[in-house]
Amino acid sequence: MPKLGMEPIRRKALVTAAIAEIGAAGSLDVTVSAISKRAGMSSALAHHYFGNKDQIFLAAMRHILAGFAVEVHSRLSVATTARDRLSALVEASFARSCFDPEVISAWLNFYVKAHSSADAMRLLRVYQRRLRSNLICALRPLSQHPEALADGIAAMIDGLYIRAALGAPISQDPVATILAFTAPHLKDT
Amino acid sequence: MPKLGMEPIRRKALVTAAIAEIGAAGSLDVTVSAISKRAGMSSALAHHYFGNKDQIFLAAMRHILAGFAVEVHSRLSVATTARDRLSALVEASFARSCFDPEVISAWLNFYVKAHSSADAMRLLRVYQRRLRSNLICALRPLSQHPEALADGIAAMIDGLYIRAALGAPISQDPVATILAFTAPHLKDT
DNA sequence: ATTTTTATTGATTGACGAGTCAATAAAAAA
DNA sequence: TTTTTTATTGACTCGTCAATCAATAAAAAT
Repeated sequence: MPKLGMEPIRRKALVTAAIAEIGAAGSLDVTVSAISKRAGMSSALAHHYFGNKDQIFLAAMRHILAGFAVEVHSRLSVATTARDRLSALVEASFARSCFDPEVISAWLNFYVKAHSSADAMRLLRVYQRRLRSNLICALRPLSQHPEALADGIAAMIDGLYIRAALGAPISQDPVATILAFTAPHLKDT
Repeated sequence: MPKLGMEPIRRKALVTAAIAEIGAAGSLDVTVSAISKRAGMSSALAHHYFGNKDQIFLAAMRHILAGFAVEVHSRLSVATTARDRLSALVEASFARSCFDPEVISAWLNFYVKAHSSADAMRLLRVYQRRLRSNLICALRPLSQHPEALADGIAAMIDGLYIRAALGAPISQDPVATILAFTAPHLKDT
């Protein structure tokens, strides 16, 4: 009873199932069968559409990265001042869709995966470069050394992500933490 | 030709081999055979001394944590002012022995492992609590809100570790980055 | 109407790897 | 000197899992 045009539906189902499964397991040690089962199909079909497990992971990673990009753009588009743009970037990183426990866990695992997968590394570099250049751009009117500031902020974002991933008790809103740390370094104009 | 008293020697060899192997693979996806081979013994012997793979990982993690503790204490013992103690804590995190690529990679992988292993999580919490309380202690004379500052600094340490783990081009000395970020928040006495 | 294309799965293969075990050997204790 | 304890390994078992494949079925194209 095959309906046509299933490919995009199946792909999306597999991607979200993969993220959920990775989140539940807390690692990439997840079987294609488990992912497929959660997505409501046989593992053979998952292989049919994705070829192999790594491609599923990569697609999941792309999905998360794309979700982040959406959060960034939607906030950036309504920001007027440089300070607004900075806030927008930090807030996007901790937006609900990015800061969901499942997503955080998957994100962290992809970070590690990048160590042993050139494809994953490439994807990550794209994200890193984009975030960095966005930060520098927002910081340029606010600082003499936008690069150094941007690197520190990016590190804090990643660091707070890790803590969240570990379920560490978050003392405060991470956004507030980062902005408070950054504030004294900005020109007061 | 068994010489007696091999146990501690074998254990240490396995632990360092495990860290090396994890560093080389960039993941915990490492076989006991590979670890044992690198350590110069059969996999059966590794099982004999450690019981199972997880215990090897845990021991490796403990080894890294202990190495970090040594760096901390050696620096803390010669620090006189509060500012010195703060620098000591940050510098210890990036000491040669802690900032070795192999160690960074292993460290990051243990971080992820903690997600799915209660034992690993316990170890990590010990480290986190210790670092946090050390930081707060050093910051108390320097700030009204030592907790918030400590959390930010801890996050930056982790974040810069991640970037190092990914081999991201490090623009500056991470220690300098953190201290520069922190400086404006400290009492100027 | 038959052929092709798309969707789908159960069953199978093949590899790999953790953990066990029996066997061997040498030191130490009895 | 016999026995026990410690060290050590090669061979084996058992499970798991990624990936393949043959088979089935329905839509679309011819």
